[in-house]
Amino acid sequence: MTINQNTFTGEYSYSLDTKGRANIPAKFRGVLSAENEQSFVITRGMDPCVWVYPIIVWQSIEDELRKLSSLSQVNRSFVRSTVRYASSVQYDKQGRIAISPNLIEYAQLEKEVLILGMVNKIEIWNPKLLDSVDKNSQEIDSSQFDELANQIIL
Amino acid sequence: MTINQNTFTGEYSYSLDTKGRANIPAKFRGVLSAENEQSFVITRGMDPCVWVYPIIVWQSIEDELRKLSSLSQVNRSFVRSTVRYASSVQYDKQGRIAISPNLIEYAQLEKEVLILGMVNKIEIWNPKLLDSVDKNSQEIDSSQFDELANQIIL
DNA sequence: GATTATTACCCACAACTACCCACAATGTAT
DNA sequence: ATACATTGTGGGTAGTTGTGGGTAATAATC
Repeated sequence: MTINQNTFTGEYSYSLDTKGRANIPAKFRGVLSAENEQSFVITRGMDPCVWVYPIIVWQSIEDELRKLSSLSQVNRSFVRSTVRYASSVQYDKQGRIAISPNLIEYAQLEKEVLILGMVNKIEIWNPKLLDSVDKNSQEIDSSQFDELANQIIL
Repeated sequence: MTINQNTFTGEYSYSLDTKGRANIPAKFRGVLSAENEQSFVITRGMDPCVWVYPIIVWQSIEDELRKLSSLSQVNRSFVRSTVRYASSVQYDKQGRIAISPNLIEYAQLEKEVLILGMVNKIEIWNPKLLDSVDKNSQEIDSSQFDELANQIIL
């Protein structure tokens, strides 16, 4: 199947084991291009969740960051906050990645986690948090939300 | 080629087997262009039904989503809701696709299902639900049709 | 340097999925 | 009317996937 590479969709209800490992859904591993060498960059999400990027995709983000001028205070702290918690991981023979205690705490992950495809990246959530956060942001900006839907959904 | 490719019309009353598989009508498979490689993307519809897109069509939606910056909260929430329940499936040698329990529950599908051509996508319905939802649309008043008239010519 | 903690690598297994074969019903051609 | 191909439906099997845990290598601490 020649689906878009490095593109993730769908929701998976998986579990975090006692060692803090989470499985990457087989479908996600399948579309990860070979040049990534089974590796991702994981970091804090802007929402209370963990973001998981294919390294290739992450590198292009780094390139963008490089272009931002360090003259601006906002730019400096933005660069700092995006890069600060990022580290690369390779999944093991069973297809799992280890999530650092730091990130587990930030996303308040417990045994049951929700893994979401987000097109160019993957999100790992505590299901309870996702419910409240997502419902909230849809309601606050419902007009912008509808506008996007009109433009994009076929 | 006599008919537009990737264009679906007509209605079919098929059945969901015990494994949650539904047949894609032969006519639909016939007009699915080769580049799709017998694959669709299935997801939640806006109505309580399942939407089935040819992969090619879905990819154009993905491409639009990819352009949205994750710095904006509405964007994140929109991408999440659009992609969350979407997954790609290839039909088997008998022409069937597997529908996930998640989607079956959402569309309240039972053994007997209605498969509808919807021009650029396919809908799968519980016949009972379609009746009640469509009854409401019969009551669309003429002003709403006037608005539509600006967008489409029949 | 010895001991403990942490990480990476490997094996095991149950549950699930994809793949294949079979068959009846329907449609088509001879 | 008969033979043949196609289509929709059911089910069995082998391989894959998610999950738990064990062991060796590495790092950290005293």
